[in-house]
Amino acid sequence: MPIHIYNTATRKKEEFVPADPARVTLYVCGPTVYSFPHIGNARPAVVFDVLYRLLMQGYEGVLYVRNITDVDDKINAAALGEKVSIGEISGRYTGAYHQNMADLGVLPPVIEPKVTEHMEQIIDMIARLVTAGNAYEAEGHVLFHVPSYPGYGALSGRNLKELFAGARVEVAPFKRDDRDFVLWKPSSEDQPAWDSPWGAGRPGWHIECSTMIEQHLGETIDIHGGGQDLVFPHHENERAQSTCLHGGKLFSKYWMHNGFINVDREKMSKSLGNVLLVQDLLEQAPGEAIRFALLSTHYRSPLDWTDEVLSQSCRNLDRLYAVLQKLQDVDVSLSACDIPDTFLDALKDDLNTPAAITELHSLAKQEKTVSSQDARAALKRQLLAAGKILGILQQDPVAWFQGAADINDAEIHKLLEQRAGAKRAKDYKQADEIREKLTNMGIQIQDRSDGTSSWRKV
RNA sequence: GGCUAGGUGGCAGAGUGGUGAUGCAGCGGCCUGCAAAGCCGUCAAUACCGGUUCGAUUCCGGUCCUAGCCUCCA
Repeated sequence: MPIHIYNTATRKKEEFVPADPARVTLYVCGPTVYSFPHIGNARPAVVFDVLYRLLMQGYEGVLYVRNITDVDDKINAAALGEKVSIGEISGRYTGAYHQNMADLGVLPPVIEPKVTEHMEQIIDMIARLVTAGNAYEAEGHVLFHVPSYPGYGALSGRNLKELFAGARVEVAPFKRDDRDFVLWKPSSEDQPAWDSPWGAGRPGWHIECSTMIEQHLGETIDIHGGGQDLVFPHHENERAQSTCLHGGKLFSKYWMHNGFINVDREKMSKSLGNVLLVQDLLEQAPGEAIRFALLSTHYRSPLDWTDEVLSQSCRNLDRLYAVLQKLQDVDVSLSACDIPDTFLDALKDDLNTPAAITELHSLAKQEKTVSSQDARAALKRQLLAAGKILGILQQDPVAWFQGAADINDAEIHKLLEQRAGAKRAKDYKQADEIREKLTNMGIQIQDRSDGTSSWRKV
């Protein structure tokens, strides 16, 4: 079964056919590094990470580029506020992003370009747009002239008239058209600046992505991804710039956009004070559970984040890891053909991760009925191979339940032994006291029928 | 106001023109010294109103509701 993906540009599910199967190109808009990553930053990273893993399953070469926007007025504001350089701000939050994404099991992209490393090419691209007649200089700014591109609005489903009528913002007087947007803007003394033919300044937001895509992936790419809010104006503008420069050549074959995350039914925003940082959620639950929660809803649907969603994800993973623990006696080595077709088909259907998770549960259920060692090994291979595509279930089940390198290990075992002794002596009062004590330590005892016990953290 | 997406059991969440998955929670049972875990069983939903159809949750129209974008927010 071929991969089908929903293309924002056509509003339809389409069969995915890459331009070159040996070199599939995927570009996803990465973070602007001006603060710690929140759960909304994590969603596209995780969603497109699964897409990346799925593509690697079917194609030899997948060139995945996710940028870091390290030039932005929000970074400038943060730097001014702290009286440090913009490099210090962007460096700090790039590091936090890398750390958090690793905690969520997100693979690094093949290339992670930064705006500051592409200033020369950005300036060159703007100059080419001016030469081509699609952009003009005005009072130290360079602006893209929207009416110069008749296809403008096609991606986001807006026509030029509507945009004109809908203009509610005060328009800079030097704009030839209300909809024209900035490619380059002049910097004041306290703002970072690069030399350009139009004076010292800095690039606008949209041109950065166009430049990095051209530089690293070429004129036409297979898939362009990002959050739903980026459709307009960011991606519309990228598309206008790149298409104009490349003689009308298709910019991206497919556009994919993930939905937003709400927090307790409300939009997550700084003004509401309900922004959930990834680092704070990691205090609440393992990264794998956060990842699972992000994948438990289809990527295009809005996701309402609550404590309940997170704890249900933990319990789902508990269940799956419990099955893997039962299969611990069989050794397996994985190969791609171990991924069950039903599971793969779910993902190939526009990344239907909830349906894929259902297949995982269905596999887990089979553990109760298979008996031969061969069948158990096959089942374990299927579970692990499928889990790997979703980026879950890859750790040792014991590590999942008990946490890594527990310093209290010796004490726990001592208490367990004392309790076992008390049970043998039928001193249930003492046995229950010890169990109570362990419970208070966050340890849950699981008795086996043979009189021994295991434990897990709760 | 314009554009877009969506409204499925207590919660989460797929799918489908022909008796509505899956997980969590609940309930009953087995197991247990008692629990927990596990196992077996079980309750429970397609916003509303029309239309097309032998048949609609699914397709079409309307109503109501929700979310997003139109403001350099993932």
